[in-house]
Amino acid sequence: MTSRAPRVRFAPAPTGSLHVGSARSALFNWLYARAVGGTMVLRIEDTDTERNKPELIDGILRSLEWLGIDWDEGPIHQSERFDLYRDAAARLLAEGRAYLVDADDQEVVGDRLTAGLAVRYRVPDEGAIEFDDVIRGHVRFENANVEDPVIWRSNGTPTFLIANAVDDVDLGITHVIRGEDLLSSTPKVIHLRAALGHTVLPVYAHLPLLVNEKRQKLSKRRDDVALWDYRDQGYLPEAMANYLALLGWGPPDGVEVRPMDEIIERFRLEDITKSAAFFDRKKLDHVNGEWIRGLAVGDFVERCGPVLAEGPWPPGAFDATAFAEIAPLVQERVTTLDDVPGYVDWLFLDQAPIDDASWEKAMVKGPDAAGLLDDALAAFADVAWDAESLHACLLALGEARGLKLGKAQAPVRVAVTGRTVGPPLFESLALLGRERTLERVRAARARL
RNA sequence: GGCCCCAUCGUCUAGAGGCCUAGGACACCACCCUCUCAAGGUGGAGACACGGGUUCGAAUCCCGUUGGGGCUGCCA
Repeated sequence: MTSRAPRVRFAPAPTGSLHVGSARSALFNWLYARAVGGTMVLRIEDTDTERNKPELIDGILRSLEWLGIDWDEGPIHQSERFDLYRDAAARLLAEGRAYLVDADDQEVVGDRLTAGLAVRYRVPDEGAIEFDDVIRGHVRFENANVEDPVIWRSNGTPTFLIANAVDDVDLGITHVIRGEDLLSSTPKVIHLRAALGHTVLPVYAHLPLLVNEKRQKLSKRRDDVALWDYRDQGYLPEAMANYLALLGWGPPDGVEVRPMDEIIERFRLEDITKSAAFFDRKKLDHVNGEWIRGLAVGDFVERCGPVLAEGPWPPGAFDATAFAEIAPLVQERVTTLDDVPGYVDWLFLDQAPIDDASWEKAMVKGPDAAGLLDDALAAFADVAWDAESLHACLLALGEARGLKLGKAQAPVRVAVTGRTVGPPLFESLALLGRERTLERVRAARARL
């Protein structure tokens, strides 16, 4: 083992909240580092002082933590390292490898950084840059096709290109794992590294892009890209990370939904796919549902805390004990945490909510709603109040009218819970209690 | 337009010349289970973009075409 210990870096720019595509890049860097015992460096690319929003950095860090991604070094802020980039840019300029340009992009004579003037690195006319990308294979850019990159802005700040070239070397980065959208900037950075005296290249791995249904790169403008939004919509961090890992990579044994440590064990950079991957909400839902069902009940209850805290019931109406009892039945039915309140709201509301479509279906179009409710009212008055007895009771009421239980339970379900869909009815009634149940059945009967 | 990247079911992918009458997963359809809805079970439909090569043999290698995407900013 004479090779360098791998060092990777995730380098977000603080211009917005963490983007799912960026989160995926971070995840792949992290997976690689953890898989090979390497070092994960977090670097904040805040070279553009005009667009950079420092207040967003904390959110980005917390997003990574939420996903379960940690880092060994950093965050290193490029905004605190301008001296390094300034020295590099000044040196290239002094050596004649870069030149000054004015606001109209016209070359200006001079060999030192000058206020109000930007600096472009002069890419040679001849030759080409070639490198082997772990994912793409051999890539070659003719110098004639590479434009002279701006490395220093006229406002006295560096661009990411020079910062990249300097920092990747300075931080000893051995593997550059990032989105394919950065592929065409790679030859520029390689030129800069070489001009600064560093000819040994890091291993490059350009990840396939995440795209929308029209197969365009996921964009802040038109797509749901904020990682935070997924958290707010009730996706579990484990499910999100698990799903993200599946975009551009797949475990050799085909088992897709699994703990991250198992993914780390199987992750190999060279197994990453080349083509863009569609961010499929449907599959995310499936993965999330699997993760939710796999939670220990107590854990599930705990994670429901936030959505339950703002449920559609009066403040103080929430009953943690009652919820804990019905939680197992809810857990196996929801796909996101956000679905939970809709399954239990009737338990905490004073009266049954009324879902018009459900009412129409069970009370208007369904058979014998009035008769069934009357029968239930009478029978519920003194039936033993437990799920089993209630089940037998309603089954008998239905049979008396020639109805199967499926039909017979519908009016009661809607009367009590407001909807045709919900947790198992008899357990629900048992939990609600005789008085509240009778009250709701009476109210529904009166409303018919 | 120029440069670069990509191309297996609708989607995510397996496949690294014969194991492929192309496998799995999501979604979809049917059936089973069933107090609703889910979950679960069983089955089904569904793809190697096209054209040339190379080879005894190609989804797999090469070339071209077509299609899609990225970049083309004193953003990253």
